[in-house]
Amino acid sequence: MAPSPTGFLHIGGVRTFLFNWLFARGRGGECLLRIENTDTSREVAESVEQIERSLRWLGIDWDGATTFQLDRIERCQQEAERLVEEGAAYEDEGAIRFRMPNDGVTGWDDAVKGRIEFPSEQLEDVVLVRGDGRPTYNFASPVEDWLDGITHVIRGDDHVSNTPKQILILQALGAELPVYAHVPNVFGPDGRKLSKRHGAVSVDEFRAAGYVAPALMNFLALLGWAPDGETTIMSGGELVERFTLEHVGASPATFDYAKLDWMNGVYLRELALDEYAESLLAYLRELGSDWDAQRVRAAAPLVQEKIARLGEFPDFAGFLFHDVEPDPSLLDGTILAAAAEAIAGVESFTADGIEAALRELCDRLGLKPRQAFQPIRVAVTGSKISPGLYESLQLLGRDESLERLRRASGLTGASGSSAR
RNA sequence: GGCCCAUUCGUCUAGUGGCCUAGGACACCGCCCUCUCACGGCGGCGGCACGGGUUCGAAUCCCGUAUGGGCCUCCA
Repeated sequence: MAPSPTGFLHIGGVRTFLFNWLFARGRGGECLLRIENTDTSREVAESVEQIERSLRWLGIDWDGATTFQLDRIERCQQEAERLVEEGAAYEDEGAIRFRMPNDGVTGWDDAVKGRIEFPSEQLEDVVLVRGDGRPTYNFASPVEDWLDGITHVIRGDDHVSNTPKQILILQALGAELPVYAHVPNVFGPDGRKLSKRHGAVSVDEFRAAGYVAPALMNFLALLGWAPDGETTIMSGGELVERFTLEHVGASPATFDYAKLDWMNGVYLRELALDEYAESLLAYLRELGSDWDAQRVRAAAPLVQEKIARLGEFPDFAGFLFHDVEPDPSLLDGTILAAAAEAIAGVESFTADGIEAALRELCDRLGLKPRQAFQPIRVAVTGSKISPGLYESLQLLGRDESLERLRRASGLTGASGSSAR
């Protein structure tokens, strides 16, 4: 991976690394994390930490310590000099260039795209080592592949045209060739490279929006790969077990945020209630929330089936933690006053008891539940959309519920009723 | 401009010459369930880019066209 100056780990790069990981883990191989750095600044060190943290959060690991391209600068220089001595490269204004063949073709059997060949005449004599002694990417990368004993290079297909150069360099070096698999990149809905303006693009952003790691991994794996066309929900273990390069598609995939939301909802609903509650709590804490833990846990069952992202919780259930400002035009003084009376008279203040009281209220007023409940819902939750009303009232408690009902009732004016 | 790659419902895909009057999922629409929303259930809409071949037979093979993408840096 290339370190990004902002420290953000782009989701497209994550997906490519995920394919490497799935492939390696599924065949008992090793998976290395190499940073293709061009400098050794502090920013690089920080962005590497960021990359590692994001990867670990997602559930992706790697073997051994993270390595850096620049660590092999001396070895690269030695190899370049050797190539000059052997006539495979030559000096050019302080730099060292590789001598490309004049005729024939250079090709390989790509594990994703099939046979690819480039006419050698298309290949420029690439710079191996710059005038200042630093190796270029196209030299350092194959040298590292060779030194690390890489058997499979799985990378974005923007590297396709670099591959013949690297193959030729590897051959000149006397190295064995790895298998190359070029996976198509991920696009945004407009067919352009996925970027900020399409929505979240970094792992941190998805995390902050309330997506859970297994869902994100599942979704990413299905972007350009499918085991059979039927199965969609798969755990990391199943992914590892079923992943094959043969089933990676050769054409680019579009990132579908709606499908990610659906999938995240599936994962969220599958969690056991206590797991869900703890995830929700941990998520809110990460956001800097100080909402009462016990109440968050108590609210968990009211929202688990209703929200697809943890990030929806504050808007959806925030009324349980702070006061609300209902829209007066959606209120009805008569109904609210009656509701307050009914609530006040409930013997056991439970969802069931509240339901019974409110249903009785509907009968008395000659209203259907959906008609009578809307003003109540708005008065108590501040919104027309909310968790179940009875459960919400119970959690809020009798006193607070009455307080909100009465205050909202006052908002409707002295005349009392003005339902629209 | 040159070279390389890609092209199945709006999206992710299954499909590797007959099982395809092209299957699944998301999205969308309708109905049911229902205190709102959501979940769930049922149903619907919707696709092999186009044109030539090859073959008894093509979404699947070949050629061309179109469209999209990538690379052409002493960037990675």
